[in-house]
Amino acid sequence: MGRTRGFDEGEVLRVTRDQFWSTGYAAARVDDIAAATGLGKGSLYGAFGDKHQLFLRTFDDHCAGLIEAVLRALDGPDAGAYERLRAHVMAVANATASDVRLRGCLLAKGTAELSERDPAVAATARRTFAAIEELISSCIAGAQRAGDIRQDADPTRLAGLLLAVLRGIEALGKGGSSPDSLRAIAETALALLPLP
Amino acid sequence: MGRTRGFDEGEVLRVTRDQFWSTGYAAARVDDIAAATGLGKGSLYGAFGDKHQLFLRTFDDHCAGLIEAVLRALDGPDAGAYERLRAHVMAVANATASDVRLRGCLLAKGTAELSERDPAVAATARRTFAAIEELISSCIAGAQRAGDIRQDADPTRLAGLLLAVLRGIEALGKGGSSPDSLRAIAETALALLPLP
DNA sequence: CCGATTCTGGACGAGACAGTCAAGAATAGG
DNA sequence: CCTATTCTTGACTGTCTCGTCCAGAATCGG
Repeated sequence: MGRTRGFDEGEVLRVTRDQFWSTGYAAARVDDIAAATGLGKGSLYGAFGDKHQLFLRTFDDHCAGLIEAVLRALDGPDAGAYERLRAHVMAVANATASDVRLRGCLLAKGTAELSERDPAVAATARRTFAAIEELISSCIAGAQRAGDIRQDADPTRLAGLLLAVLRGIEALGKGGSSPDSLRAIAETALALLPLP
Repeated sequence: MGRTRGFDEGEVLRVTRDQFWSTGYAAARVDDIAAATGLGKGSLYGAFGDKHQLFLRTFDDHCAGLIEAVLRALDGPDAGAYERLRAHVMAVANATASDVRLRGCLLAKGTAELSERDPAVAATARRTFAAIEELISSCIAGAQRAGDIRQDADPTRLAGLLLAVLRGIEALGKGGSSPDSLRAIAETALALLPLP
């Protein structure tokens, strides 16, 4: 019943996300998004609604992907938990350091630009931060069970701190801090974790 | 020789900064800035150049003010250095937590929105981060001389970590994290500093 | 007091942008 | 094959916004 979609929704959303990612929300032009996706504006508006809804959609998808990525990095048996945590923290530092374009993370960029004015963005950001913190916390608890982190430390508090450090590395990276100093921050944070 | 300025440049820049601060660069309208400052657009353009130059001017001034504020908070004799550091970190957490409007810090907001595209913004951000890190480092060194922090710790690395934590608190605050959790992060970071 | 100079205010123009719409293309069901 | 329905395209519209411009006001040196 009717003509079928001529585009892949996921692919369009990925391209759209890259547009918002590189220019921010306000500076992104719907015409550019249409050109980048190869769609006419009518198709975009028909499928996703207006610019704001389109952004929310890409933002939500991106945040969900972030959470999944952290899950893949940190989930697993207690035995390797400490090492996975360590590897993940260093990976974030290295990724931020090698992001030559200073593009940073869409979560940080979108939150900085819109969370004050847009409750939906703030809510998604909050949920995402909470989910990542929870994953870190679980990983720390696993490391504690494996005897790699001191038992009497509070995993929730440590996770909160590590999340803040990760977000801070991200923020400093956008300011152009040197790769070495970003790595040093990650290493210092890990070195301060209370070992048994 | 000629008519004298009818406005105070500093006051106009403060009002202008608040406009950029609450909406971001791209979404701020020159007409709104003119209305908020009470100036005609001719005066604005005559005195400061275009929107971009105006932003750069407010951004630079704001960053200089930030550095001064940190200096006032941390500078002093070795004796109270540790306590000043502690107080400053908690003050940032509390300020972020009580920023109900989620407006966050203009340095973070401006950097997130523009540093990728605008080398001048990136350079100012980089200088500002470096200056604050240096102030923290000096304060830590003072605390070490006073015997409040272990001598064998590297003040530069600790300063980098603390700066990242502060920026991270700022980022999480914009995501709507609870005041308590922000304070907990600050406390946890301070608790992990290597005491003698 | 006068003329040169600088500041002021707001109307104006050019361009950019979000969102709409209508005409045509493709498809599923009958 | 036919028709109802959905999708696609891109030209179009109305609005918004940056930056300019100019006529007039204020000021200073002479």
